[in-house]
Amino acid sequence: MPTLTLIDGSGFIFRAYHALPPLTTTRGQPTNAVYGFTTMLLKALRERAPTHVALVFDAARTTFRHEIDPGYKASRPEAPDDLRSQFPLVRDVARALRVPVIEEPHVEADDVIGTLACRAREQGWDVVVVTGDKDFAQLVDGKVTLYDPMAEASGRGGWTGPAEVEKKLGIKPEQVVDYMAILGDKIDDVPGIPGVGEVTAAALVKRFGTIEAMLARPDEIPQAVSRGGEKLKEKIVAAEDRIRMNKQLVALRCDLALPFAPDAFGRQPPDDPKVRALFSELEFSRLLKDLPAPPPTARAERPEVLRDRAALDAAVAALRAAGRAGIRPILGGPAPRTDPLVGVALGGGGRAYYLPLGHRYLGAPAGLSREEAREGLRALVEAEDVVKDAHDVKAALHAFAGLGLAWRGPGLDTELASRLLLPTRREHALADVARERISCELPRDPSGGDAARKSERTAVEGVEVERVAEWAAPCAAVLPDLAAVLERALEEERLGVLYREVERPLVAVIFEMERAGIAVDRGAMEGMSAEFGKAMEDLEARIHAAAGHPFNVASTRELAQVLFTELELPVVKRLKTGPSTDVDVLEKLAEQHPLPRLVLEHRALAKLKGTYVDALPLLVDPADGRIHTTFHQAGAATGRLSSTDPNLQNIPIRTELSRRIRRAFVAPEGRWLVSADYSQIELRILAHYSKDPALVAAFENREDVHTRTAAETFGVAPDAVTPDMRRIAKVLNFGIAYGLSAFGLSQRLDLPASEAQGIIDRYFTRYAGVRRYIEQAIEDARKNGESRTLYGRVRAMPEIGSRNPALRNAAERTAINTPIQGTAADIVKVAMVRVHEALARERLEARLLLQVHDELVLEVPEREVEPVEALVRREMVGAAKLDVPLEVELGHGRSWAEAH
DNA sequence: ACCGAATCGTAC
DNA sequence: GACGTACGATTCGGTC
Repeated sequence: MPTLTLIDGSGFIFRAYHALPPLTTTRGQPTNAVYGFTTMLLKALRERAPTHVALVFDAARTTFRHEIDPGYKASRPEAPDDLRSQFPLVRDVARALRVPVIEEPHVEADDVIGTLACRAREQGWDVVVVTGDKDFAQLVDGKVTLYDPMAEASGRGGWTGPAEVEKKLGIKPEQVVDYMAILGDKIDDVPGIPGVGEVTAAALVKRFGTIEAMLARPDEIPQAVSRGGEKLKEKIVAAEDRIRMNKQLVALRCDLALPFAPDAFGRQPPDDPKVRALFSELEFSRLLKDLPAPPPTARAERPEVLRDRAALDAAVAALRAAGRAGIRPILGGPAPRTDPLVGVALGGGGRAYYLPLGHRYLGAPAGLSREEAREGLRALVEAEDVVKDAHDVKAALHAFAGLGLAWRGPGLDTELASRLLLPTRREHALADVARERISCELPRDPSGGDAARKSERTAVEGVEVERVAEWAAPCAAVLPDLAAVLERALEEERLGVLYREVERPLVAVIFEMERAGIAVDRGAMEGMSAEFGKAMEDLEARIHAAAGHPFNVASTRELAQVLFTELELPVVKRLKTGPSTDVDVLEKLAEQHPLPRLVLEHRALAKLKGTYVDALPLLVDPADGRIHTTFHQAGAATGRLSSTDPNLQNIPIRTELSRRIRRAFVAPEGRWLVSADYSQIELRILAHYSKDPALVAAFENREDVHTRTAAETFGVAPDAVTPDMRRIAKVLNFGIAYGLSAFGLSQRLDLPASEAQGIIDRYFTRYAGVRRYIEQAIEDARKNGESRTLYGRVRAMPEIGSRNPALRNAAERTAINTPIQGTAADIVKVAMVRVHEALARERLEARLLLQVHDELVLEVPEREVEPVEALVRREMVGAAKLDVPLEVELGHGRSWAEAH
């Protein structure tokens, strides 16, 4: 006969939370409740090895019991934040252990358990109810027993059968409901009768059997007890209605119409890799130790070194036959686009190969020529019919492009997948991902150090070829297994569509952009460098004169010494290590002394010279005179790209001086730069999410959104909006989506805090939909422990339930911003893929060069400027269908500055 | 010489 | 503590 274990999940979460001292991970996530819950769950699953199991959570806010008695559970406080933040983690644990979870709306978990227990019992099953709540004693009989792992752990007996009920309560299980109707239940706000305790209640139930019998023959009440019987009779008669009501409240329902039966809950083995990953994330080191040992990995016994064409062809044939291969290019340095491909690791299906490629390994005999390697690898790398997995497909595209091969075909980018799953984590080295997802310990990098952890791309020249093979080949060999696990994880996290439809197609687009690079006018840069340097020298001399002595203007400490100690200017803002000298501070001090203004000018020049003018020419590729940035496709936690070496997403634009730098980004002869940027994309997304009528109307009517906001906020007609009002509205519009506070607004606008508060209040009165969006975004994040974008991109929000107000507030602002910024990132990514595809489809030579969050920059042959602008507008506008239209501003010019 | 924290400043 | 997401330069104090 099957056995069914029913677990009172909510009950255990609360008990664990209150029973255990505060516990947190090193990152500050509270874990005491989820830890206690997990130990309980593991114990319960071990105890009887049930054939069926279900974990039942309370999902209902109000139930029929509240209709009977509004006071029912009325005094139960809301769960504190540091408990609530653990709810999603508990679900993660259940998911990883593959324990079915039931959360039925409108009914209490207790009744779900009652109903399932009764049904299973009717079918002749044995049932164990895992709970610490004595209410469930009413279910106990020969088939149904209660089990409390926490009681057992503390030495008290954990099992409750009919005999234990009688022993503990002095009554039979079938009398428990009537007993509790008289006794009441403090925890659930079911009132008892004053002066009536366990002994009296048990005596009454023993004599009468039921409350109905007792209330029918009240005169017999005094005979049931030894003393004070008349008083008791009066009290009971007076409380008759209450007692009858109590019986309805405490009786568990066994007759719910549930959309499932006990046999829906067949036990499944835990998802061990997932459990391991989750426990290590939660830092459950003790529980980790008790987990079954990880299965032997797919590590091939001895990697085969491919030393000739025949061996390579045989390996490729074997992998083609296996249908799925892992490929790991081994590079001579950290830059996939330019550093030479020095070897290729291949593997899958228990095989592992290493192909050394024409470089100097220690003692290596001459291997294949690059041409032989290219021709041999073509049947794998360019094959559309072989699934090929790689950790960082874009790097593989660069690496094989350098060899003359175009990577094609299906397969998972395990790094990209891992980043989508854990977008706030910065490092996703293959060794770490493999360890977490498939418990596979990859060999260490042959260079000896932990370079593999850091970049996984390390110089292997001078190392014996066998040692490189021993390290590299297993990395390729695990990829298909890792990919399969990650594909499942993507589906489970509902990220499959985002990955397949947006992120994976984008890899090739970004690869092309990086390969294309952008032309820069080096002469202009060098000219600026000299000019700015001269101006800085000049300013420096004047600053030293104003200070009365020379000092390092670039050193904030020395500057602070001059400003606040020597010149005795007032300290405006303090930092951890001393007074601040940032731009706001210096602006204020400039009112009192000439020196701060000079420092501001010096800093502006130093910034431009140091960060851009001098740095950019160093990154020009001598091969083509162009700068090739690296885009990180999942560089930001919100899904935005980031750009490094150099960062081309923060090239200055605001001041006249800084625009000169954009003028040095140019198109070669016969070509133009086209810039296309989404107009107000984040505000449009806010309009879409919030459905706020005023915000939606502003975009539908193509109004100036800042003017409209000013008119609404200050209660004037749009044509009565002053420049000052519009300026404030602009700050509001930009700040709202970031969780702007009155303090922030007052700082930004240099207004009294009370005035800023008034403005914010008026804004939210006029834009009530926006306020609702903000509240909803926070509430959703709290409930789910995560935020999602319109396309389902997810970001965990562990600190949203923190007790630390600073952490919690910061998390709430993130919860407001992430869906907006992230949805904008999604849309721009879709647009990039569409533009790229449309250009190819229409056989245009124009190519994408840059993405700057809401802007795309293309290089376009002169004759294509018009059609490309039309194409880009069409594809960007059509990238998403929101409740408000998307608009795109276009421009072209010989330089990036002109294109704007 | 190298590393990391702190501060500052650029973009969207 | 106060407006989200990045990257990077410089200084400065620590280590080797």
